[in-house]
Parts: sequence; structure tokens; C-alpha cells
Amino acid sequence: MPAKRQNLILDDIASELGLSKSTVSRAISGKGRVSDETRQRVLDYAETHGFTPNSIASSLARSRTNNIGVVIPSEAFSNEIPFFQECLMGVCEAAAKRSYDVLVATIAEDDISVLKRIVSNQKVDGILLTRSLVLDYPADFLKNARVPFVTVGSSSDPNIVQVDTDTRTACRNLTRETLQKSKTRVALILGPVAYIVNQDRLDGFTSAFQAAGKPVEDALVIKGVTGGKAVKEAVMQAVAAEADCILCGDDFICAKAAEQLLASGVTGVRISSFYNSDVIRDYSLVDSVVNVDVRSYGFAAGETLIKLLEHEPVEQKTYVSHSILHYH
Amino acid sequence: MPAKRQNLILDDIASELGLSKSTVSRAISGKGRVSDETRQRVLDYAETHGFTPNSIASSLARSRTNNIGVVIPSEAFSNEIPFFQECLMGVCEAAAKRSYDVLVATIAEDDISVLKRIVSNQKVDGILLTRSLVLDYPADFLKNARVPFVTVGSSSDPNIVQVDTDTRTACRNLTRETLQKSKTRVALILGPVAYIVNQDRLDGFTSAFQAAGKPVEDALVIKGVTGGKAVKEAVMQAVAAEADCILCGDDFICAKAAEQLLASGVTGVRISSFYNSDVIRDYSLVDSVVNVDVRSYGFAAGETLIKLLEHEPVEQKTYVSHSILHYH
DNA sequence: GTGAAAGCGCTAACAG
DNA sequence: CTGTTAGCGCTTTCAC
Repeated sequence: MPAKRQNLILDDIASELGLSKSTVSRAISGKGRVSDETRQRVLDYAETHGFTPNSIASSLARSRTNNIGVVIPSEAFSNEIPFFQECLMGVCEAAAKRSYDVLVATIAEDDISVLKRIVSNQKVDGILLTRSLVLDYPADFLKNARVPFVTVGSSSDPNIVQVDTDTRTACRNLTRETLQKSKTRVALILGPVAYIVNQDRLDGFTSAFQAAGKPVEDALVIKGVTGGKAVKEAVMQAVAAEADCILCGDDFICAKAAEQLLASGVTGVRISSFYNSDVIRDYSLVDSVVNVDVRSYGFAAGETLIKLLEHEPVEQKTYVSHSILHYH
Repeated sequence: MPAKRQNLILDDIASELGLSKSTVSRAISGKGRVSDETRQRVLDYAETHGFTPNSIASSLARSRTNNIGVVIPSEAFSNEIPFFQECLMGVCEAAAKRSYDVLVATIAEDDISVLKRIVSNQKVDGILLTRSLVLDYPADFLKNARVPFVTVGSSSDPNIVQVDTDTRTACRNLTRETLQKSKTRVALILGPVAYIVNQDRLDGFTSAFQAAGKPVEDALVIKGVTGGKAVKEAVMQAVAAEADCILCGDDFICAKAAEQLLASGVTGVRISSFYNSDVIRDYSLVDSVVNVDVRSYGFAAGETLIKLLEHEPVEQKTYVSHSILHYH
């Protein structure tokens, strides 16, 4: 005996209950008016017989999938890995909460074919772009394809809905605390200011000095530093300028700076970092770091995207909270 | 002027080319007979006008989604994180290669509601279960729901299609190498033998001894060790039995063992581990570890699942390769 | 080799 | 409040 049809469908319930398909549909989806009694009958039947609507059919009829796509760089460097995974978990949490599912799309720097496929196949209602060094290419593509999307991290394009840490405030706070610890000569080593995030860091740094009524010394602010070698040179420059504390723009700079201080035998100089990560953890020279709960970061991003999809109001830019961790 | 319809559909092409919808469908899907000339005309038109078939509609008609689901524990301890992420990347790669997409389903130990939802909503054609401490619950559910699935890692159920490292061989090789390094008194510290993976480790260990013609000393094989405290006791027991080398069943045991040796000031005892991970990396006492390329592990699992879905023959158990890393 | 027609299972006007 | 009627866009018999 061939199994006829595994799953119950609306028609089955309808004929079983002497109703029309549409009434059953309304009762189950909760949209449209149905008498309380009828609704209850349908719900009871569905419950006891384990009916679940076929989401594919529903998708086709409504032109909505209830899926969101998360774009992740496929060659995430190993010390970036925790970020994307934690972020993804947060997104999943947000999605589950509103009955969405999460599709992952990995992209290589020069290959967004997977992203293109899920978009042109209409497998998702919207996309989450996780921080990537090359945000622009995918973002442009999505804008062009008119697919709703949200970025995790900042974008220079003010029209893009984005979720980010309040880098400026975080850096201001860490700088303020540092100044309060009676550090008199605080240096900053920063990556390229072409990146928005570095501009924000610099802003925060500067404004903390202003608030404290202290001048920023040019010799102590070293910008545009990229690569381990440059960091080490910057460290020696800061030391030469008699810094007693070095603030680092990110975790890489921080790790390299600590390495250099240890290697060169310089003492009396402490370090803090504007971005936390595992690469830092080992160094005894590090005082404080800006720390972000990446999981709730992802959660916020997921929530924002879903709101966008459901036409609920969203901020053009959502800030997620940070904390400052003190190691010593 | 309201945008009529964004995307081209089969009907558009059909009427444009003076064909029927079904012919166009056949030409594009490649299934069914179409004259070469017609096929080419259709393909050309589709190409130049950027037609992509609506996958939802196709899914509804074929009852296949071309999605696979990957189940990941939502509370993955931080040192497990790289595993799942790397594995997921591998799966994505395999999926992309065959035009599948990947849906992630996070589950908590006691809550598989997300998994249940994607299954009952028929959002995926099959499921990949990534190694988890509580594999049985989801696996039972999937068997019951008659959803095709593959596990990453071993299962005690021989009917389940699984992809795994060849633990036995790996451990045998590492043990053999260790014995060859003129270690005379090699100890083993192992977790609970209730886990298949630990049985395999023990097997590999034992068979290397047999091959070398050496007897295994009972005092040097410590099984059923769980928790940091037990590991440390086991280490002292091995030291008391005059071990000059300790093989550890997994990364946790390895890390704790190294800690204990350092703390207790014991010298002359080296360590190797049957499983590699980041938690180990720091210790100077560690000689060699079994290492698995987790990404290709995920790739193999993804490939196996897709083959299963496409009714291609698959091994009931696929082994992925390992290597042995020498730190010192 | 091609076309007509009947679905896949659900949703959404539109009547009543 | 409920039923009828068209679809959503693609696949797939079944004829011709």
C-alpha cells in the first residue's frame, strides 16, 4: 500500500470540518475574520493532527520566504573566526524569536556568486552583511537588486541601515579612564583614517582630551599604521616622545605593540586597546580594552533586519552597547 | 508608472519566443526532449535577459528545496567555536558546488524547536548534525520524521550515515611514533569509554603496542577520566608509575595534564594529544598532536549529505583524513 | 519535439 | 463571518 500523502493539508482539514480552505487558512494564519468558535475548532484539529502549513506554498503565494541571509567571508582569518560565529548565533536567536530562518552565504573577496544566487533565486527576504573588509561590492549589488539589507558594522553610505558599536563613545570612555589613572603622556597608535571606524576612534580619543582640558600632542598621535613593522616603529616613536601609556586602535596593533615593548625591554609603559580579541589575552602589559558582546551585536542586527522586512520602524543606525574590561 | 513585474518568468519567454511554457521549462532545466535549436534559442534569450527561475515555485512543484540544514549547538563553549565555524564553512563550500544553500539551525541541549520548525516547514531536503554532546535526541527526531541526515562525527547507531575522522588509525599512528621515539613508558589518559570515540582511541593505542611487540601496562592506562581534577590525579598516577610520556585522549585532558606537570614541577615527562585545539597551543611540554582539517571535514559531510539526497551511492561511514603535528 | 492542462499547497481579493 | 475563485511560477503527465 503506497503511502498516499504524508502530510495533512488545508483541504483535508477543510473537508473534514465541513469548511472551506480559505476559512481554515484564515483560522490558522490568524489573518482575516473568523468566528471564535470556528477558529477554535480548526486550531484544535490542527493541533491534535499535527498540521503544519507548507511554508513553500505559502512563500509562493505571499512572495515571502521568512528566511534571512547572512553573508560571511569564507576566508575569515582564524582570529576573526569567533566574531562571525558568535555574531551568527546572535542572528539565529533573533530570527528564531520571530520565526525566521537563517541562510548563510559565504563570499570570497572577489566572488559573490553565492550571494547572487540566493538573491536571484529569491531564497531570502533580506540580507545581513557582516563586517568585512570589502563591504562595498556586496552592498552595491544588493542596493542594485533592491534587496533589503542591514550591515553589521559601519558603512560610509548614510542610506544603508546599519548596526554598530558606538565606537566614538567607547573610545572616549576608555581614553577618559586612562587619563584619570594619572597617566600624563598618553599616546595613540591608529590604523588608516580612511576607515570610518578609525575616524571614530580618533574622534573619541580627541574629545576625551578636550573634556579633560588637556591638549593632544601631535608627536603622540600616530595614524595610518598598518602591518606589524609599522606598529613597532610607532611604538618606538611613542616611547621616544616619552609616552607612559599607549592606546591601540585595534587588537592587532595592541598585540604587536605589546610584543615590541617586551622585546625592546622598555618598562613603565602600559597599553590599552580600543578593540578586544583573543589575540590580546596573553599580554601582561595590557590594562584595559573596549569589549563588545558580539552575540548581542548579531542579535540586534537580526532584529533590525526583520523589523525592516516587516515594515516596522527602524533606526537608520543602531548602536550596540560596549563595556570596558580591566585586565590589571 | 507602477513597476509591473520585476522578474521575467517562463511565460514571458514562452510568448516572446512563440513557444509554450513547458518547452521553455524543459530547455532551461535540461530535462525532457527539446530540439537543439529551440534549446539554444531559449538559453540565449534567458542569458541575455537575465532570467533565473523562481526557486520557490520550482520547490513547490518538485517538493524539493535544494536547501540543507546544519544543526549547531547554540551554546558552543568558546573553545569549541572554531570547530563549528570551520565545519560550517566546509559545508557551505560543498553546498555551493552543487547549487544547494545552507540553513543553520541552532539547538540548545533541551530545545530542538528550531530544528523541528525547519523540518515541519519543509525548508530543507536534509540535515547535517554536527558533533554534539547530545546527538541522540535530534537524531531520533530526524529518524522519526524520516528526514535524510548525516552526522559529523560518530554515532553508535550503525544505520546512520556518518562522516568522521579515522580516530583509530590516527591514534595508532601517533602512539607508534611515540614508541619509536624511544619512549619506554608511555601512559594513556582517556575520558569515559562509553563514548565511541574513546573506545577508538583506546583501540588505536593498544594496537600500536601490539604492532611494536610491547605489552600494555595496566597501571599506565587510565580510563574514564572526566573533569580537571580527575585529570590531575591521573597525571600523578602516571608519574608514580614512572611514565616518561603521557598520551592524552583529547585537548582538554592535554591542557590540564600540562598544567599539572608544570604546577607540580615534574620534569622529564612529555605529552602528546589525540585531539588538537587552540587550548593546547601554549604548552611547551606538548610534542605531537593528531590534527584534523575541520573545513574539509565539513566539506566531506556536506558532500555526503547531498549525494544521499540525490540518491547517489554513499558510504555508510566516510573517513576524513588527519595528520600528525609535531610541535617540538 | 512541442503544447495543453492539471496540479504543488497556500493566499487574497471579491462576493455574499 | 464564510465560501468561491483566481492565481503565485514551475513541473509534469499526456496527447498530438
